[in-house]
Amino acid sequence: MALVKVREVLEECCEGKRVSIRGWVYRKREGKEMIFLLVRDSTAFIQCTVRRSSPAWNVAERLTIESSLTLEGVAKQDKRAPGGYEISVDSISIIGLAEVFPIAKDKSEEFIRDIRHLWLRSRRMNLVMKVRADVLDFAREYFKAQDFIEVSPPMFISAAVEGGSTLFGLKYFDQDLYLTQSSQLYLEILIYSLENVYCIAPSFRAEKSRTIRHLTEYWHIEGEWPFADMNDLMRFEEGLMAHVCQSAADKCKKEFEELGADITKVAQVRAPFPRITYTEAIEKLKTKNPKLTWGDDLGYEDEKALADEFGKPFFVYDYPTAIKAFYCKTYRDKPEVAMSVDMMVPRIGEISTGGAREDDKDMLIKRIREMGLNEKDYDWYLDLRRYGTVPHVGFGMGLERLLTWMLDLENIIDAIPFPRTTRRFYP
RNA sequence: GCCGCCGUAGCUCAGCUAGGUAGAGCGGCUGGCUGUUAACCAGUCGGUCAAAGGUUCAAGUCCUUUCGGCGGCGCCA
Repeated sequence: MALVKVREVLEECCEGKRVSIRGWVYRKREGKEMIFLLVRDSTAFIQCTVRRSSPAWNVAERLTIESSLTLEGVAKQDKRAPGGYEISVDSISIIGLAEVFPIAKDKSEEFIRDIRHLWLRSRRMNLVMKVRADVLDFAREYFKAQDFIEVSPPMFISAAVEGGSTLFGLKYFDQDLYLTQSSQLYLEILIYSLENVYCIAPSFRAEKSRTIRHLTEYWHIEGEWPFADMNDLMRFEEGLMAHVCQSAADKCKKEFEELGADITKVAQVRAPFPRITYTEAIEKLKTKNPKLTWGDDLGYEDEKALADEFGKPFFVYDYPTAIKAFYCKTYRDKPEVAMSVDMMVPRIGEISTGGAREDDKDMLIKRIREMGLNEKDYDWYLDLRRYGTVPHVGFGMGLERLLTWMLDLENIIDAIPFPRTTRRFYP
């Protein structure tokens, strides 16, 4: 007798055959002559029936919701069963008898979040996590196909990437260190050896943002490579996005369907993306937001207005230097404009930021001073410009923001199994 | 950092406007019924009304403070 996954039974692997499955009780309906069990494993749910005459009856009676078990029986098609297939059970062995499970049909957001460790068993979270794993695979596929090498940067860092305000500090033995906000500076080191590099790693931000698109710990897909310009960067990013979206539309159909996500939107993502400059964006937004003038950062409402107009991913590039980080390269003939680009998607806004990095040592020192930073903190970073400097570009994309958009999730916390927000860090 | 909303049974909520005996559904338990589909029917168990203080003859309800949670803005991916 074969030990099979529930999905295999539903896909007609074993019509009329005796099978064994392992899993957990999802629902139980008890009658005088028949007990209906809805059993789940990692792949799917299936209805299992136990008749009073079955030797498994006494064991089935004791079963509680979420008990783990192994059962044996004959798999068969049955129109009355949800899913179209069921198992007529003749043997059950309980592995772990569950106490009364706290999750019932009525559940609030707050309660679900309090018992995250149990809610992760839900079909919904099961599906999202599968798509997440696939999206990571698709992203790696694309990087590899473009001859990028995956590297492993540190999470403990001694100096800030961006301003210091959003860093999480921590005690490192007797010293003060931080958790990284981005692996960018470390990828910049590695391009001098490996050229095209990428990493997929957590980033930490101590922003007290209370929105459906912020996490304090999120997974960052970052790439960095030399001998490239802004056009190369945008072409790479839209290529990555198109590959991930089309692969998902092709290979995650069932998950999208069960999650009620709009797969058409994802299937339609194709390069090239619309590109507008920051200056053009300001022009476009003039009527909707008259207060907005050149030099202001685009607010979420501004980004949303643009995103609604495009209805699909697009780029905004060439931002004012003054609102960008010290490492952004500026145009030599227009120092007030920085070579920076954001990818935006509807509803979420920014899902990626990238740009050309300043490769001239003296310009970089000037920018560090202008931003009120201490150049001593960036000595190793300046070394990169001292020894064989090279024009280079890079970007960082928020994995959970990408998933939130792709799967139409109501809140970014569902794009990661153990979300960390300003108020949540349990379990 | 600024603004708004929420907190009553294990869970979802009503009760608060206009102060007067703590309520319902779900879940649990007991029984009934049923190829059931978030089953159904009857009975039953279940309460620090987030906490503290105040007003009052009387506070779940009105006032103050605190705690916890959610969301919006700003900032960001």
